Order: sequence, then C-alpha cells, then structure tokens
Amino acid sequence: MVQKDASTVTKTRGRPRAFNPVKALHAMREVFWHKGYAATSLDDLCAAAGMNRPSLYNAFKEKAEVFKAVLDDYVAEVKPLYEKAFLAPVRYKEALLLVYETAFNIYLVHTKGLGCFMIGAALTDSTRDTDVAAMILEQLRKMDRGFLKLAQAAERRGELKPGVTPEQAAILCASIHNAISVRMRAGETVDDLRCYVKQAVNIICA
Amino acid sequence: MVQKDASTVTKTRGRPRAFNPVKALHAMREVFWHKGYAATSLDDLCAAAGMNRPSLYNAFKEKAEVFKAVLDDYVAEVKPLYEKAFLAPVRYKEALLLVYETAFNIYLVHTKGLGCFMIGAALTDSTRDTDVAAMILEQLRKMDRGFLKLAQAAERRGELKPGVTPEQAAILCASIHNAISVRMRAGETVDDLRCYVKQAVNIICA
DNA sequence: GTCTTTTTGTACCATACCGCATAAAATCCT
DNA sequence: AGGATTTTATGCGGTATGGTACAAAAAGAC
Repeated sequence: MVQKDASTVTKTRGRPRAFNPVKALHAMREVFWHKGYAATSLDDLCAAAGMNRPSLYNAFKEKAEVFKAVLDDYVAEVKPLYEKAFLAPVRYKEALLLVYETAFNIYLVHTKGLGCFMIGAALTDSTRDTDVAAMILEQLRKMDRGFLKLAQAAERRGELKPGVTPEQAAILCASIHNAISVRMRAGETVDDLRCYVKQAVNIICA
Repeated sequence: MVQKDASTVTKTRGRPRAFNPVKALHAMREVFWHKGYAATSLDDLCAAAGMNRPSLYNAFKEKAEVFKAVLDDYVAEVKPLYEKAFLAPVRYKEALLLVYETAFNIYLVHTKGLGCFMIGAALTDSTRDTDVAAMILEQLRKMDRGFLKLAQAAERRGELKPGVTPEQAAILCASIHNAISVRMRAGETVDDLRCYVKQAVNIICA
C-alpha cells in the first residue's frame, strides 16, 4: 500500500501509478486540515490529489484509512522539525522559542493559520475513531517528554528559575504549545502569539 | 425565533410548539459535541431534539444557524459556572483549582470526556464560518481576562510567587485551561489532568 | 362558530456522496 | 510479440443529505 519508497522501487509489474503518493498525501492533508475529516468528501480528496476514486480506493481502502495515512505522514514530517529545535545547542530560553517558532511555521498553511493538524482537524474525530484518539494522545505525550528532557537539561545547567521543577516547566511548555494551536486556528495572529509565548517562557527561565 | 422564555410566554397565536426549545438545544448540543458539526446530519438533530425538519427550519433557518444557537446556548450556560468559580472568596490557589474543576464538570458529558465544546467541536469549523471563529476567539479572550483579574487580585493579596507577574500567571492559567480541554477529548483521564493542573498551579503560587 | 395564525407531519426533490463494476491503458515477464 | 498484472478512467446505482411544498392540526381573535 502506498509504495514504500521511491528510491527502493522494486520494478513493479503492472501499469505505473500516475500520481506521486507523497504529493498526494500532502495535498489531501491540506484539504483535511482546512475542512476537517467529516466535511471532506472523497471527491475533494481526489481532486486535491489529482487522482480518481478507484485509484484512491486502490491505494487506501477507505476515507478513514486515508485520514490515518495523512495523520501518519504529518507526524513523520513534523517530528524531525521539532527534534531539530529540541536538540539545538542553545540556551533553554532560545530553545523554547525555537520550538514555538517551529510550531508557527508548521501551523501556517498558505499564510493561513490552521493550528496543529491534530488539534485543529483530527481532535474532533477522536470520538469517531479510537485509532485517531490514540495517535493524538501518543503525540501529545511525545511532545510532553520532549519538553521535559529540555527542562531537565536546563536545570542541570542552572537555567531554570529557582523554585521551578523540570516537571512543572514541561507542563507549562506543553500547555502553551497546545494553546497556541487552538488560538491560531481561532484566528489569533502569529505576532500576538509570539508575545503570548514570550510572556510564558519568562515564567520559567530568567 | 426560539421563543424568549417559558416563563414570560406572551400568548402566542398559532398552534403551540410541541417541543421544548431549551431541551431541544441541549439535546442537539450533545450530538454536535460528540460528532462535530459536519458529521452531524439534520436527521441526527431532529431525532435528538424530538422534532421534524420543518419545525427545525421554522425555529432556526439552517444547519449553520442551529450550530450558532447551540454555541450561544453553551456559552450562556457555562458563563455563570465559571463566574462563580472566579468570584469564589477563597485563596488564589483554591480559586484556580475551582475553575479547573468547573471545567472538568462541564467537559464530562455522560461520563465521557469531550473537552470544551468550542475546542472539541467548533474549532474545526472555524474555517468554514467566520462567525464561529469570532465566537470562539471572544470566549477565549473572556477567559483570559477572567484569569488576569484573578491573578491581579492575587498579586494585591501577595499570593503570587515573587517574580511572577499577573500577566504571566494569566497566560499560564489560560493555556492550562486550553490544554486540559484538548487532552480530555484525546482521552486523558480526569485524574491525570488533576495532577497536571496541580503541577502547573504550583508554578505561580506557593 | 368562523377566520387567522402558527406549527406539525408527510411527502417530495435535487444533489452529493460512497462504493464498485467494467473496460481500456501501460508496464513487466517470458 | 503475447500474456500477465496493475493502474486508470468512465460511469453506474443505491443511499443519505439538505432543504422545501403542502395540507392538516391546534391554538387565539373576533
């Protein structure tokens, strides 16, 4: 399904696919991101991906599977971006601002702030599909752990405000991350959110 | 539209309504809350409200209007609950925990955690209807102001941790509030979220 | 009682949508 | 070249959906 990799292509037998699986997933992601799962029809997806329904049914088997594939693809694309920010060799404060700037970049889709794909488009449907709920929760936990490790490193370097534990700092950071996603989709501007972030960061580091 | 009040009923002329407008709104709210706007059909709404489509079209004129009415009703119902918590004559820390406990109570629909109606069900559709986006943003701002006033009062009473400004405290509180809504819908348990909240609160008050 | 007003209930329409059946097209294998 | 295999393209069919028309019903006004 969806063909593993373009580089390790194993001389398939039948007619070659006319669409690029990666491009198709990205195009469908945008539709889901804008309209949400339920409001997106298969025709919307086909039009965006530049393929027709039988092809879509051949690659994925149903709408729910497309959505999960899109979600997986989103996570796979976003993960290294966050990791890069988390592992940047800068001070705690700068690292945090870098993480949030990464988020802003991801959340801006064609200059329109749509927030995190999971929170803006998938969260509503977590009640319909337990897989979706599990995927969201897993990613939230991963971000939580990322923020925690960052805070622990900061504590070792003495960059945490006295009286603030790494656990507390991590919770604050993760909450801010959730909040900016919500607010960006609701229409808050990036500039306003940057101020928001700066204020919050100042609580936990000097 | 939707008849002002059952108590101030002004002897209407035609055939009386067979449904209770308030009960209907609440029933429809739950459907929207569970399934989201797009996944909810007019038949779903009619079934929940115990009315048929022409009656629904008579009361509201279209699906989008029903949703806005439900959103208004939700806000109207929730507002005094939060206000009560915000105005409770207790210390800052207890007041905050009270606000979050209020949120937990609201977010639990039939023992199922659905999070805030606006974030869980309406946020996705803020891209479809600018009115919805505006309503969400307005409510977010109101909560922000509530948290800010609470923090300012706490500062005057010396209940804020030294070095933390009321603005910073308010941002943290509001973010936590957003985050628990997201996480509750994603499946996090209330118990886990209570710990989450406690940790966060300890950052800004002793 | 009769008229007016408003809601109700049934039925209907046009459209959108999902899913698939079928045949043609494009490639590989021998 | 011929057969095998997989994808593409067109299009069909059943259903769900949003929205409405129309007549009957239930109340007040006179």
